[in-house]
Amino acid sequence: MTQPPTRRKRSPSTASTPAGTGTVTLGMVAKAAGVSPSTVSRILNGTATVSPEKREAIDEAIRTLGFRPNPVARGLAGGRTLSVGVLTQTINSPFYGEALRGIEDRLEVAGYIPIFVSGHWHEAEEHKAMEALMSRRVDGLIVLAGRMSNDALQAYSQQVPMVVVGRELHTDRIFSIDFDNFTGGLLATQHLIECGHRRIAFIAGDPLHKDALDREAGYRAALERAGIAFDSALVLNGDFTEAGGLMAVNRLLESGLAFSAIFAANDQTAIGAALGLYRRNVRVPDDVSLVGFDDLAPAKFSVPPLTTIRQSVYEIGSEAAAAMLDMLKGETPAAKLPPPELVARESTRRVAR
Amino acid sequence: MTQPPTRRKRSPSTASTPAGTGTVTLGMVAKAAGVSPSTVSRILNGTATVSPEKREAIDEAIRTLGFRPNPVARGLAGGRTLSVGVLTQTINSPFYGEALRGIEDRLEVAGYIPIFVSGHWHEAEEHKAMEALMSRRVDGLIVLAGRMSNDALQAYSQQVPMVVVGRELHTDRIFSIDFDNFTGGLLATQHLIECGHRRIAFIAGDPLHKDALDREAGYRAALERAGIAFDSALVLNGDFTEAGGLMAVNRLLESGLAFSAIFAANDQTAIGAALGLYRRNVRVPDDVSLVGFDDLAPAKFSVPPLTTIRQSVYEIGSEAAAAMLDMLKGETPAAKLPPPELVARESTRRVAR
DNA sequence: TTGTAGGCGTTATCAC
DNA sequence: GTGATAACGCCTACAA
Repeated sequence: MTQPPTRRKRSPSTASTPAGTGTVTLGMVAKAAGVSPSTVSRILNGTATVSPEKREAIDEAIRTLGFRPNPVARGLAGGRTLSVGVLTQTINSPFYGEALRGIEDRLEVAGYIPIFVSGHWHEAEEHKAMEALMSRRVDGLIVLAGRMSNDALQAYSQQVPMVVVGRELHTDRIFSIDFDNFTGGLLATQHLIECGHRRIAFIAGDPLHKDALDREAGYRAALERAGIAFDSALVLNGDFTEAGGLMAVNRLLESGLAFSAIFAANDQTAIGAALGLYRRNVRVPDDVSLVGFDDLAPAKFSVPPLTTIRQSVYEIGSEAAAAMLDMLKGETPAAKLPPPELVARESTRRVAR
Repeated sequence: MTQPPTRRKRSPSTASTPAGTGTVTLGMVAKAAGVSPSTVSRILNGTATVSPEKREAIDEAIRTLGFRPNPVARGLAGGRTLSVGVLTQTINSPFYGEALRGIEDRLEVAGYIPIFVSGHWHEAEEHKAMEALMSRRVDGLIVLAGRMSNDALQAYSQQVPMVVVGRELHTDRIFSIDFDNFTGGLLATQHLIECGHRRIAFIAGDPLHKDALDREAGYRAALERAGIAFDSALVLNGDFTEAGGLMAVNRLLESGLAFSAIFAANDQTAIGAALGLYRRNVRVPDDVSLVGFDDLAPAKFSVPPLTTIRQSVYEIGSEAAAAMLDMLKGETPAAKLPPPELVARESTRRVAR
């Protein structure tokens, strides 16, 4: 059924025989255009100026032969592979998946290809993944959060340009993309306060994750500005997962504490919390208002649709990729993310004071 | 802030100078072990048997030098890149994302790396993506559904081994992984019938997708076996998305037709349908029972948790990868998927007849 | 069993 | 501006 994997056999003849298989090489283009391979390479990379006539002839040859440069050979010869490594945590995470799409789209138009590897929030795995990327000679690295130490990241950044997302790490070799999680947390909480809520619980995210901390800071700031006393008993541990949200809400309910609203550190947590409330016959939003964070796809179709903070995860990805492309060109990157924004849906409701 | 992307400079000296940068080459290993480069290559690839002493010396040299073969050079020289291309549709799809994880995990242990590209259900994009993969010299191709014609796929399969998922396409160069969607559709519908439902609506999936058709066939077969007349008015168009499910349910409700249960062609559709029902104050499962298909992560945490058909999407991915590895070894692949299984949660309920 | 000598397709260096 | 020529790091006939 199958055949051995060899597919291109070594031909003993000279390199640039146009008669060969389907592979069109740069050398063949050169021969067809009547120039040297170097000249072809030059126009391909814009390394030097070439005379209009030759340029014309080469363009034509490329077109008629259907030549496509071989990235593998390029990688060997020039040290550039036109690929950038992306260290993500779970390839199928609703959050990071969205960012990956942004990265992919943005890199593609520049002719770069992303190589995704997963760390699964596990330091050893992240190292393995990074090694795989480095041995693949990626031209750059985009790191989405993770557990690896800053020192380790900086070490890698000595070898290739690096963009990091969701971590506190700025150096002259590392460009950092930051979303304004603090303001997001502030907006979410303020929305609940404006709705008349005063007893607002918060289900935190992964405490090792900077985003989670910033969101919590926003929550506390909003309470303070409204003159509402902070009650640490209303802050529950979470881990950015649905299961974590569900368990947190169970603990909250069992505590017997009064509360009329919950701000969850991300949508997944909120969705888990919604299920927990449903199970105990607490209605959303009639009995308890609920706010999430991220505005991922599921938020729009949850029952009820979730009020949340929109942060354009897709754009975070595409901006990270854009920054990487800038660095690759030797330019100083500059990312501009849209500010966080409240999306009011049906999981929150105004209450009488 | 940034530096130009060049990082490995061409040294005018001979290739194998151990004094150079951090890059350890095969040649350096050879020199250190006192053998020729070919011998090192041989033990690396198991191409031939070498004397135990040399083997020992080489292993040692590899270890002390920390040598890691360069996949790029390997790709150029040997035609193998130790990478397999994966044509998916959307990198962040909850369904395919799960499969990607299976692929990634399975390939990793074999030293292969997946390169994911997205086609977005768009034939032209799929072709572009395929070209990108081919120019990258991937050793194999895993295709997850898509719009590209079978002929086009077969053409690619002439160049590299191929595994396809979710399509009707078997040739001697293509290995096809199939999940038993028919039985899944049957089980879902039979569950509703056993609960006492007789007016069961079906929200179909993408009609261009084989899985969708098989599931519908299962639905019809179950009705027939139970002696329930098929009513085409109870079959709604859908497209495997939440929005599609929502719109379908709206049409169903507006039609005024009697029904007490809905079988949706996938979980996403079911979740959209659940929202549509909620919006019109139709309660699940009290007024209408609802069944999905796939048992993706969101199903477990929807409100109410969704009764669905479990198909292990992760395993579909890992089996596809395993099959690819078999083909790469020149062996005949054999995939064994677990059978579909009903997962009864809280969105279905028994009714009085 | 082991070494030698190309060659993979492209880029970079250095003369012209 | 343009063309030889030598790498890049590895693999694989071929010879020994």
